[in-house]
Amino acid sequence: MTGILVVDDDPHLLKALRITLQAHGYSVETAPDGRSALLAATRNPPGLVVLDLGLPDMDGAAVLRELRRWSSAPVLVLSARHGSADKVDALDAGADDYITKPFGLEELLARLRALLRRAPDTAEAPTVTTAEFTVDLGQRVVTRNGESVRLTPTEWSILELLVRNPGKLITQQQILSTVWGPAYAKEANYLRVYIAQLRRKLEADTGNPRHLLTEAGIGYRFRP
Amino acid sequence: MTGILVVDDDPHLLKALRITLQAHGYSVETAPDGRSALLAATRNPPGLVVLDLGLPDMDGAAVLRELRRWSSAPVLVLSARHGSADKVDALDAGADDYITKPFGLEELLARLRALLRRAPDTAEAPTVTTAEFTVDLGQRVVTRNGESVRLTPTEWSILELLVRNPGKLITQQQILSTVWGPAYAKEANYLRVYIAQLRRKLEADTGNPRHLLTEAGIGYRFRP
DNA sequence: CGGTATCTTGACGGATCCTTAACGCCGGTG
DNA sequence: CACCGGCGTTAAGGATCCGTCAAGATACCG
Repeated sequence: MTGILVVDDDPHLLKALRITLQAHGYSVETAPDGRSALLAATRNPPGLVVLDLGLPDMDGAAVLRELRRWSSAPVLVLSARHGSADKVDALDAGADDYITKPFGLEELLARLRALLRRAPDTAEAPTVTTAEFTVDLGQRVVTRNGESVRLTPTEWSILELLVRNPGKLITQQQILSTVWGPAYAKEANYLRVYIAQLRRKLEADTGNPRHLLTEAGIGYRFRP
Repeated sequence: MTGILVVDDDPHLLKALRITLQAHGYSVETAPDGRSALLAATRNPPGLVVLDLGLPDMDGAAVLRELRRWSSAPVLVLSARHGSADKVDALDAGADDYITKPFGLEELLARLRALLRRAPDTAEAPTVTTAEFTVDLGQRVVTRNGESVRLTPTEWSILELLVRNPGKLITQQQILSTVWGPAYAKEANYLRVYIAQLRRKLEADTGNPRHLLTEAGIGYRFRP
Protein backbone atom coordinates (compact mmCIF):
# COMPACT_ATOMS: atom_id res chain seq x y z
CA MET A 1 0.00 0.00 0.00
CA THR A 2 1.78 3.06 -1.27
CA GLY A 3 1.73 6.21 0.81
CA ILE A 4 0.77 9.45 -0.92
CA LEU A 5 1.18 12.90 0.58
CA VAL A 6 -1.26 15.48 -0.79
CA VAL A 7 -0.43 19.16 -0.26
CA ASP A 8 -3.05 21.80 -1.07
CA ASP A 9 -4.60 24.79 0.70
CA ASP A 10 -8.12 24.09 -0.56
CA PRO A 11 -9.89 21.91 2.05
CA HIS A 12 -12.51 20.72 -0.42
CA LEU A 13 -10.00 19.53 -2.95
CA LEU A 14 -7.99 17.93 -0.19
CA LYS A 15 -10.99 15.98 1.03
CA ALA A 16 -12.00 14.91 -2.47
CA LEU A 17 -8.50 13.69 -3.27
CA ARG A 18 -8.21 11.82 -0.01
CA ILE A 19 -11.43 9.94 -0.64
CA THR A 20 -10.61 9.14 -4.25
CA LEU A 21 -7.08 7.99 -3.57
CA GLN A 22 -8.06 5.87 -0.62
CA ALA A 23 -10.78 4.25 -2.71
CA HIS A 24 -8.02 3.19 -5.12
CA GLY A 25 -5.99 1.51 -2.44
CA TYR A 26 -3.48 4.20 -1.57
CA SER A 27 -2.68 5.29 1.94
CA VAL A 28 -3.15 9.07 2.09
CA GLU A 29 -1.76 11.86 4.23
CA THR A 30 -2.64 15.52 3.71
CA ALA A 31 -1.10 18.89 4.51
CA PRO A 32 -2.57 22.41 4.00
CA ASP A 33 0.71 24.33 3.65
CA GLY A 34 4.40 23.96 2.92
CA ARG A 35 5.68 23.86 6.44
CA SER A 36 3.39 21.09 7.62
CA ALA A 37 4.01 19.24 4.33
CA LEU A 38 7.73 19.05 4.98
CA LEU A 39 7.07 18.01 8.54
CA ALA A 40 4.70 15.25 7.50
CA ALA A 41 7.13 14.02 4.84
CA THR A 42 9.91 13.81 7.42
CA ARG A 43 7.79 12.00 9.96
CA ASN A 44 6.36 9.48 7.52
CA PRO A 45 8.25 9.41 4.20
CA PRO A 46 5.71 9.09 1.39
CA GLY A 47 6.06 7.03 -1.77
CA LEU A 48 4.71 9.91 -3.85
CA VAL A 49 3.81 13.58 -3.35
CA VAL A 50 0.98 15.56 -4.95
CA LEU A 51 1.95 19.21 -4.52
CA ASP A 52 -0.03 22.36 -5.18
CA LEU A 53 2.15 25.31 -6.18
CA GLY A 54 -0.07 28.00 -4.66
CA LEU A 55 0.50 27.59 -0.95
CA PRO A 56 -0.18 30.25 1.68
CA ASP A 57 3.06 30.17 3.61
CA MET A 58 5.82 29.46 1.12
CA ASP A 59 6.49 29.08 -2.57
CA GLY A 60 5.69 25.64 -3.94
CA ALA A 61 9.04 25.50 -5.70
CA ALA A 62 10.77 26.11 -2.38
CA VAL A 63 8.91 23.18 -0.84
CA LEU A 64 9.97 21.06 -3.78
CA ARG A 65 13.62 21.99 -3.47
CA GLU A 66 13.61 21.40 0.26
CA LEU A 67 12.01 17.99 -0.22
CA ARG A 68 14.51 17.05 -2.89
CA ARG A 69 17.37 17.56 -0.49
CA TRP A 70 16.69 14.15 1.00
CA SER A 71 13.75 12.49 -0.76
CA SER A 72 13.66 11.04 -4.25
CA ALA A 73 9.95 10.28 -4.18
CA PRO A 74 8.09 11.22 -7.38
CA VAL A 75 6.33 14.61 -7.19
CA LEU A 76 3.27 15.53 -9.22
CA VAL A 77 2.63 19.26 -9.26
CA LEU A 78 -0.84 20.81 -9.37
CA SER A 79 -1.23 24.40 -10.45
CA ALA A 80 -3.78 26.89 -11.61
CA ARG A 81 -1.19 28.59 -13.79
CA HIS A 82 -1.02 27.51 -17.41
CA GLY A 83 2.10 29.47 -18.27
CA SER A 84 4.96 27.66 -19.90
CA ALA A 85 7.54 29.28 -17.64
CA ASP A 86 5.79 27.98 -14.51
CA LYS A 87 5.84 24.45 -15.80
CA VAL A 88 9.49 24.65 -16.78
CA ASP A 89 10.45 26.04 -13.38
CA ALA A 90 8.61 23.35 -11.47
CA LEU A 91 9.88 20.50 -13.61
CA ASP A 92 13.45 21.75 -13.43
CA ALA A 93 13.14 22.17 -9.67
CA GLY A 94 12.64 18.42 -9.39
CA ALA A 95 8.98 17.77 -10.17
CA ASP A 96 8.19 14.70 -12.23
CA ASP A 97 4.87 15.80 -13.70
CA TYR A 98 2.73 18.93 -13.89
CA ILE A 99 -0.99 19.22 -14.50
CA THR A 100 -3.15 22.31 -14.46
CA LYS A 101 -6.41 22.89 -12.62
CA PRO A 102 -9.07 22.01 -13.33
CA PHE A 103 -8.08 18.43 -14.06
CA GLY A 104 -9.85 15.12 -14.52
CA LEU A 105 -9.55 12.64 -11.69
CA GLU A 106 -9.06 9.80 -14.15
CA GLU A 107 -6.11 11.57 -15.70
CA LEU A 108 -4.61 12.28 -12.31
CA LEU A 109 -4.90 8.63 -11.33
CA ALA A 110 -3.35 7.49 -14.61
CA ARG A 111 -0.42 9.85 -14.15
CA LEU A 112 0.05 8.61 -10.60
CA ARG A 113 0.18 5.06 -11.88
CA ALA A 114 2.75 6.03 -14.51
CA LEU A 115 4.93 7.71 -11.89
CA LEU A 116 4.69 4.86 -9.41
CA ARG A 117 5.50 2.39 -12.14
CA ARG A 118 8.89 4.06 -12.52
CA ALA A 119 9.59 4.57 -8.85
CA PRO A 120 12.19 2.26 -7.37
CA ASP A 121 10.65 -0.26 -5.07
CA THR A 122 10.45 1.26 -1.63
CA ALA A 123 9.64 -2.20 -0.39
CA GLU A 124 12.66 -2.89 1.74
CA ALA A 125 14.37 -6.24 1.47
CA PRO A 126 14.34 -7.41 5.06
CA THR A 127 17.22 -9.64 5.95
CA VAL A 128 17.44 -11.24 9.37
CA THR A 129 20.81 -12.07 10.86
CA THR A 130 21.85 -14.29 13.70
CA ALA A 131 25.26 -15.24 15.04
CA GLU A 132 25.40 -18.29 12.79
CA PHE A 133 23.31 -17.64 9.70
CA THR A 134 21.45 -14.92 7.81
CA VAL A 135 18.07 -15.14 6.12
CA ASP A 136 17.48 -12.79 3.16
CA LEU A 137 13.72 -12.71 2.78
CA GLY A 138 13.85 -10.65 -0.42
CA GLN A 139 16.28 -12.79 -2.36
CA ARG A 140 15.13 -15.94 -0.66
CA VAL A 141 18.60 -16.99 0.35
CA VAL A 142 19.96 -18.46 3.54
CA THR A 143 23.67 -18.09 4.17
CA ARG A 144 25.78 -19.86 6.76
CA ASN A 145 29.52 -19.42 7.17
CA GLY A 146 29.57 -17.58 3.87
CA GLU A 147 28.00 -20.47 1.99
CA SER A 148 24.43 -20.54 0.80
CA VAL A 149 22.25 -23.24 2.28
CA ARG A 150 19.90 -25.26 0.11
CA LEU A 151 16.35 -25.31 1.47
CA THR A 152 13.36 -27.16 0.08
CA PRO A 153 10.14 -25.21 -0.45
CA THR A 154 8.54 -26.55 2.70
CA GLU A 155 11.61 -25.88 4.79
CA TRP A 156 11.69 -22.33 3.51
CA SER A 157 8.02 -21.73 4.26
CA ILE A 158 8.46 -22.76 7.87
CA LEU A 159 11.65 -20.78 8.35
CA GLU A 160 10.12 -17.70 6.75
CA LEU A 161 7.11 -17.82 9.04
CA LEU A 162 9.28 -18.09 12.13
CA VAL A 163 11.81 -15.48 11.05
CA ARG A 164 9.15 -12.93 10.13
CA ASN A 165 8.03 -13.03 13.78
CA PRO A 166 11.29 -12.85 15.72
CA GLY A 167 11.02 -13.89 19.33
CA LYS A 168 7.34 -14.61 19.00
CA LEU A 169 5.90 -18.01 19.81
CA ILE A 170 4.19 -19.67 16.86
CA THR A 171 1.88 -22.55 17.64
CA GLN A 172 2.07 -25.82 15.76
CA GLN A 173 -1.42 -25.26 14.42
CA GLN A 174 -0.37 -21.91 13.01
CA ILE A 175 2.61 -23.37 11.21
CA LEU A 176 0.77 -26.37 9.91
CA SER A 177 -2.20 -24.42 8.62
CA THR A 178 -0.17 -21.71 6.90
CA VAL A 179 2.34 -24.09 5.32
CA TRP A 180 0.26 -27.17 4.54
CA GLY A 181 -3.24 -25.76 4.84
CA PRO A 182 -5.89 -25.78 7.56
CA ALA A 183 -6.73 -29.43 6.92
CA TYR A 184 -3.30 -30.50 8.19
CA ALA A 185 -3.51 -28.77 11.57
CA LYS A 186 -3.25 -32.12 13.37
CA GLU A 187 -0.22 -33.51 11.56
CA ALA A 188 2.38 -32.58 14.15
CA ASN A 189 4.61 -35.30 12.73
CA TYR A 190 5.45 -33.17 9.71
CA LEU A 191 6.73 -30.42 11.93
CA ARG A 192 9.06 -32.66 13.86
CA VAL A 193 10.63 -33.89 10.65
CA TYR A 194 11.10 -30.48 9.11
CA ILE A 195 12.27 -28.70 12.24
CA ALA A 196 14.89 -31.39 12.59
CA GLN A 197 16.02 -30.84 9.00
CA LEU A 198 16.18 -27.09 9.50
CA ARG A 199 18.28 -27.49 12.62
CA ARG A 200 20.63 -29.87 10.87
CA LYS A 201 21.15 -27.28 8.14
CA LEU A 202 21.31 -24.18 10.31
CA GLU A 203 22.30 -24.95 13.88
CA ALA A 204 25.83 -25.74 15.02
CA ASP A 205 24.68 -28.08 17.78
CA THR A 206 21.40 -29.69 16.81
CA GLY A 207 21.03 -31.05 20.33
CA ASN A 208 21.17 -27.57 21.84
CA PRO A 209 19.49 -25.30 19.32
CA ARG A 210 20.23 -21.61 19.82
CA HIS A 211 17.79 -20.04 17.36
CA LEU A 212 15.09 -22.55 16.47
CA LEU A 213 13.62 -23.17 19.88
CA THR A 214 10.84 -25.57 20.76
CA GLU A 215 8.16 -24.83 23.33
CA ALA A 216 7.01 -28.24 24.45
CA GLY A 217 3.36 -28.82 23.87
CA ILE A 218 2.75 -25.51 22.13
CA GLY A 219 4.95 -24.65 19.19
CA TYR A 220 8.24 -23.10 18.10
CA ARG A 221 10.04 -19.79 18.34
CA PHE A 222 12.83 -18.06 16.45
CA ARG A 223 15.43 -16.21 18.53
CA PRO A 224 17.72 -13.80 16.60
CA MET B 1 24.74 12.02 -25.33
CA THR B 2 21.27 10.62 -24.96
CA GLY B 3 19.55 9.19 -28.00
CA ILE B 4 15.99 10.30 -28.62
CA LEU B 5 13.67 8.66 -31.13
CA VAL B 6 10.95 10.98 -32.44
CA VAL B 7 7.95 9.36 -34.13
CA ASP B 8 5.47 11.57 -35.99
CA ASP B 9 3.85 11.63 -39.41
CA ASP B 10 4.14 15.39 -39.83
CA PRO B 11 7.44 16.11 -41.65
CA HIS B 12 7.47 19.73 -40.52
CA LEU B 13 7.09 18.90 -36.85
CA LEU B 14 9.67 16.15 -37.24
CA LYS B 15 12.17 18.56 -38.69
CA ALA B 16 11.50 21.23 -36.08
CA LEU B 17 11.91 18.77 -33.23
CA ARG B 18 15.08 17.34 -34.70
CA ILE B 19 16.68 20.77 -34.92
CA THR B 20 15.56 21.84 -31.46
CA LEU B 21 16.60 18.65 -29.74
CA GLN B 22 19.97 18.50 -31.45
CA ALA B 23 20.54 22.12 -30.44
CA HIS B 24 20.09 21.00 -26.84
CA GLY B 25 22.66 18.28 -27.10
CA TYR B 26 20.56 15.21 -27.80
CA SER B 27 21.24 12.73 -30.54
CA VAL B 28 18.07 12.42 -32.59
CA GLU B 29 16.58 9.73 -34.78
CA THR B 30 13.22 10.12 -36.51
CA ALA B 31 10.55 7.79 -37.89
CA PRO B 32 7.37 8.70 -39.81
CA ASP B 33 5.26 5.66 -38.86
CA GLY B 34 4.94 2.87 -36.35
CA ARG B 35 6.63 0.14 -38.34
CA SER B 36 9.80 2.09 -39.01
CA ALA B 37 9.78 3.36 -35.44
CA LEU B 38 9.93 -0.16 -34.04
CA LEU B 39 12.62 -1.04 -36.56
CA ALA B 40 14.72 1.99 -35.64
CA ALA B 41 14.29 1.30 -31.93
CA THR B 42 15.49 -2.26 -32.42
CA ARG B 43 18.47 -1.26 -34.50
CA ASN B 44 19.58 1.54 -32.23
CA PRO B 45 17.89 1.43 -28.83
CA PRO B 46 17.00 4.99 -27.81
CA GLY B 47 17.25 6.47 -24.35
CA LEU B 48 13.85 8.12 -24.76
CA VAL B 49 10.97 8.06 -27.24
CA VAL B 50 8.69 10.90 -28.30
CA LEU B 51 5.66 9.23 -29.83
CA ASP B 52 2.75 10.72 -31.72
CA LEU B 53 -0.46 8.75 -31.26
CA GLY B 54 -1.89 9.51 -34.71
CA LEU B 55 0.23 7.42 -37.01
CA PRO B 56 -0.74 6.36 -40.53
CA ASP B 57 0.02 2.65 -40.37
CA MET B 58 -0.79 1.48 -36.87
CA ASP B 59 -2.33 2.61 -33.60
CA GLY B 60 0.02 4.54 -31.39
CA ALA B 61 -0.96 2.47 -28.39
CA ALA B 62 -0.01 -0.66 -30.33
CA VAL B 63 3.44 0.76 -31.03
CA LEU B 64 3.76 1.56 -27.35
CA ARG B 65 2.82 -1.92 -26.24
CA GLU B 66 5.14 -3.53 -28.77
CA LEU B 67 7.99 -1.33 -27.63
CA ARG B 68 7.31 -2.10 -23.98
CA ARG B 69 7.78 -5.79 -24.66
CA TRP B 70 11.51 -5.28 -24.49
CA SER B 71 12.35 -1.63 -23.88
CA SER B 72 11.97 0.31 -20.66
CA ALA B 73 12.97 3.65 -22.15
CA PRO B 74 10.74 6.56 -21.10
CA VAL B 75 8.03 7.41 -23.62
CA LEU B 76 6.48 10.86 -23.97
CA VAL B 77 3.26 10.78 -25.97
CA LEU B 78 2.13 13.60 -28.25
CA SER B 79 -1.48 13.80 -29.26
CA ALA B 80 -4.01 16.14 -30.75
CA ARG B 81 -6.73 14.58 -28.62
CA HIS B 82 -7.56 16.26 -25.33
CA GLY B 83 -9.92 13.58 -24.06
CA SER B 84 -9.33 12.11 -20.64
CA ALA B 85 -9.86 8.56 -21.85
CA ASP B 86 -7.11 8.91 -24.44
CA LYS B 87 -4.65 10.06 -21.84
CA VAL B 88 -5.56 7.27 -19.44
CA ASP B 89 -5.23 4.66 -22.17
CA ALA B 90 -1.82 5.86 -23.27
CA LEU B 91 -0.46 6.19 -19.75
CA ASP B 92 -1.72 2.77 -18.76
CA ALA B 93 -0.27 1.28 -21.93
CA GLY B 94 3.17 2.23 -20.67
CA ALA B 95 3.64 5.91 -21.53
CA ASP B 96 5.40 8.08 -18.97
CA ASP B 97 3.98 11.45 -19.98
CA TYR B 98 1.34 12.87 -22.28
CA ILE B 99 1.07 16.36 -23.75
CA THR B 100 -1.44 17.68 -26.23
CA LYS B 101 -0.80 19.59 -29.42
CA PRO B 102 -0.16 22.38 -29.77
CA PHE B 103 2.53 22.48 -27.11
CA GLY B 104 5.32 24.82 -26.14
CA LEU B 105 8.83 23.70 -26.95
CA GLU B 106 10.09 24.87 -23.59
CA GLU B 107 7.56 22.70 -21.80
CA LEU B 108 8.46 19.72 -23.95
CA LEU B 109 12.13 20.16 -23.16
CA ALA B 110 11.45 20.50 -19.44
CA ARG B 111 9.36 17.33 -19.46
CA LEU B 112 12.12 15.50 -21.33
CA ARG B 113 14.61 16.59 -18.69
CA ALA B 114 12.28 15.38 -15.93
CA LEU B 115 11.90 11.99 -17.61
CA LEU B 116 15.60 11.55 -18.30
CA ARG B 117 16.40 12.52 -14.71
CA ARG B 118 14.46 9.44 -13.60
CA ALA B 119 15.68 7.07 -16.28
CA PRO B 120 18.41 4.66 -15.33
CA ASP B 121 21.64 5.93 -16.82
CA THR B 122 22.07 4.40 -20.22
CA ALA B 123 25.53 5.92 -20.16
CA GLU B 124 26.65 3.54 -17.46
CA ALA B 125 27.06 -0.01 -18.65
CA PRO B 126 23.89 -1.97 -17.90
CA THR B 127 25.91 -5.05 -18.65
CA VAL B 128 26.17 -8.01 -16.34
CA THR B 129 29.28 -10.13 -16.42
CA THR B 130 30.00 -13.60 -15.17
CA ALA B 131 33.07 -15.76 -15.41
CA GLU B 132 31.84 -17.30 -18.63
CA PHE B 133 29.61 -14.81 -20.43
CA THR B 134 28.43 -11.20 -20.42
CA VAL B 135 24.92 -9.85 -20.94
CA ASP B 136 24.58 -6.33 -22.35
CA LEU B 137 21.06 -5.30 -21.40
CA GLY B 138 21.23 -2.07 -23.36
CA GLN B 139 22.38 -3.52 -26.64
CA ARG B 140 20.59 -6.83 -26.16
CA VAL B 141 23.76 -8.76 -26.81
CA VAL B 142 25.16 -11.81 -25.09
CA THR B 143 28.85 -12.58 -25.51
CA ARG B 144 30.67 -15.76 -24.63
CA ASN B 145 34.37 -16.40 -25.21
CA GLY B 146 34.47 -13.24 -27.31
CA GLU B 147 31.76 -14.49 -29.64
CA SER B 148 28.22 -13.21 -29.65
CA VAL B 149 25.54 -15.76 -28.83
CA ARG B 150 22.31 -15.95 -30.81
CA LEU B 151 19.25 -15.89 -28.59
CA THR B 152 15.63 -16.18 -29.66
CA PRO B 153 13.21 -13.53 -28.36
CA THR B 154 11.77 -15.86 -25.73
CA GLU B 155 15.20 -16.95 -24.55
CA TRP B 156 16.21 -13.32 -24.21
CA SER B 157 13.12 -12.39 -22.21
CA ILE B 158 13.79 -15.10 -19.68
CA LEU B 159 17.48 -14.34 -19.41
CA GLU B 160 16.81 -10.63 -19.05
CA LEU B 161 14.34 -11.16 -16.23
CA LEU B 162 16.79 -13.34 -14.35
CA VAL B 163 19.82 -11.15 -14.96
CA ARG B 164 18.02 -7.99 -13.90
CA ASN B 165 17.56 -9.58 -10.47
CA PRO B 166 20.97 -11.04 -9.69
CA GLY B 167 20.93 -13.55 -6.90
CA LYS B 168 17.21 -13.24 -6.42
CA LEU B 169 14.96 -16.22 -6.74
CA ILE B 170 12.32 -15.79 -9.42
CA THR B 171 9.36 -18.13 -9.22
CA GLN B 172 8.13 -20.07 -12.22
CA GLN B 173 4.87 -18.15 -12.11
CA GLN B 174 6.73 -14.87 -12.27
CA ILE B 175 8.71 -15.91 -15.31
CA LEU B 176 5.77 -17.45 -17.11
CA SER B 177 3.45 -14.53 -16.50
CA THR B 178 5.93 -11.85 -17.49
CA VAL B 179 7.23 -13.66 -20.57
CA TRP B 180 4.13 -15.47 -21.86
CA GLY B 181 1.38 -13.66 -19.95
CA PRO B 182 -0.59 -14.44 -16.80
CA ALA B 183 -2.69 -17.05 -18.60
CA TYR B 184 0.36 -19.30 -19.01
CA ALA B 185 1.32 -19.39 -15.34
CA LYS B 186 0.76 -23.15 -15.24
CA GLU B 187 2.82 -24.13 -18.28
CA ALA B 188 5.96 -25.13 -16.45
CA ASN B 189 6.92 -27.26 -19.45
CA TYR B 190 7.90 -24.20 -21.45
CA LEU B 191 10.36 -23.16 -18.80
CA ARG B 192 12.11 -26.50 -18.71
CA VAL B 193 12.67 -26.39 -22.44
CA TYR B 194 13.95 -22.83 -22.55
CA ILE B 195 16.13 -23.05 -19.48
CA ALA B 196 17.75 -26.09 -21.05
CA GLN B 197 18.37 -24.14 -24.26
CA LEU B 198 19.83 -21.19 -22.36
CA ARG B 199 22.15 -23.47 -20.44
CA ARG B 200 23.27 -25.19 -23.63
CA LYS B 201 24.18 -21.81 -25.07
CA LEU B 202 25.69 -20.23 -21.96
CA GLU B 203 26.92 -22.80 -19.49
CA ALA B 204 30.15 -24.75 -19.85
CA ASP B 205 28.84 -27.83 -18.08
CA THR B 206 25.15 -28.22 -18.77
CA GLY B 207 24.81 -30.83 -16.07
CA ASN B 208 26.36 -28.60 -13.41
CA PRO B 209 25.12 -25.10 -14.15
CA ARG B 210 27.08 -22.36 -12.41
CA HIS B 211 24.92 -19.33 -13.16
CA LEU B 212 21.45 -20.43 -14.17
CA LEU B 213 20.43 -22.30 -11.04
CA THR B 214 17.22 -24.18 -10.49
CA GLU B 215 15.39 -24.17 -7.21
CA ALA B 216 13.32 -27.34 -7.27
CA GLY B 217 9.65 -26.74 -6.78
CA ILE B 218 9.93 -22.96 -6.84
CA GLY B 219 11.77 -21.33 -9.71
CA TYR B 220 15.17 -20.23 -10.96
CA ARG B 221 17.97 -17.91 -9.94
CA PHE B 222 20.82 -16.12 -11.70
CA ARG B 223 24.15 -16.14 -9.90
CA PRO B 224 26.77 -13.67 -11.23
C1' DC C 1 4.92 -20.39 -52.46
C1' DG C 2 9.04 -22.58 -50.23
C1' DG C 3 12.50 -22.42 -46.59
C1' DT C 4 14.12 -21.21 -42.20
C1' DA C 5 13.82 -20.10 -37.46
C1' DT C 6 11.05 -20.35 -33.56
C1' DC C 7 7.58 -22.16 -30.63
C1' DT C 8 4.69 -25.88 -28.79
C1' DT C 9 3.80 -30.49 -27.25
C1' DG C 10 4.62 -35.06 -25.58
C1' DA C 11 7.39 -38.72 -23.60
C1' DC C 12 11.14 -40.66 -20.85
C1' DG C 13 14.86 -41.44 -17.19
C1' DG C 14 16.69 -39.46 -13.34
C1' DA C 15 16.92 -36.30 -9.50
C1' DT C 16 14.56 -34.10 -5.73
C1' DC C 17 11.17 -33.72 -2.40
C1' DC C 18 7.24 -35.17 0.57
C1' DT C 19 5.10 -38.56 3.27
C1' DT C 20 5.03 -42.18 6.49
C1' DA C 21 6.58 -45.24 9.93
C1' DA C 22 9.66 -46.90 13.35
C1' DC C 23 12.77 -46.18 17.23
C1' DG C 24 15.18 -43.88 21.10
C1' DC C 25 15.33 -40.08 24.27
C1' DC C 26 13.60 -37.09 27.82
C1' DG C 27 10.56 -35.23 31.40
C1' DG C 28 6.41 -35.61 33.90
C1' DT C 29 3.19 -38.54 36.57
C1' DG C 30 1.14 -41.91 39.43
C1' DC D 1 10.32 -47.21 39.43
C1' DA D 2 7.25 -48.14 35.44
C1' DC D 3 4.43 -45.85 32.39
C1' DC D 4 3.29 -42.44 28.91
C1' DG D 5 3.01 -38.54 25.91
C1' DG D 6 5.74 -35.33 23.31
C1' DC D 7 9.90 -34.63 20.78
C1' DG D 8 14.14 -35.66 17.75
C1' DT D 9 16.17 -38.58 14.39
C1' DT D 10 16.57 -41.55 10.57
C1' DA D 11 15.48 -43.98 6.46
C1' DA D 12 12.65 -46.02 2.84
C1' DG D 13 8.87 -45.67 -0.41
C1' DG D 14 6.28 -43.16 -3.56
C1' DA D 15 4.89 -38.92 -5.67
C1' DT D 16 6.38 -34.96 -7.88
C1' DC D 17 9.48 -32.20 -10.42
C1' DC D 18 13.29 -31.46 -13.65
C1' DG D 19 16.44 -32.03 -17.80
C1' DT D 20 16.59 -33.76 -22.29
C1' DC D 21 15.30 -34.96 -26.82
C1' DA D 22 12.72 -34.88 -30.92
C1' DA D 23 8.87 -34.38 -33.85
C1' DG D 24 4.97 -31.52 -35.26
C1' DA D 25 2.88 -26.82 -35.56
C1' DT D 26 3.41 -22.12 -36.37
C1' DA D 27 5.26 -17.67 -37.73
C1' DC D 28 8.33 -15.12 -40.60
C1' DC D 29 10.77 -13.65 -44.79
C1' DG D 30 12.04 -13.42 -49.34
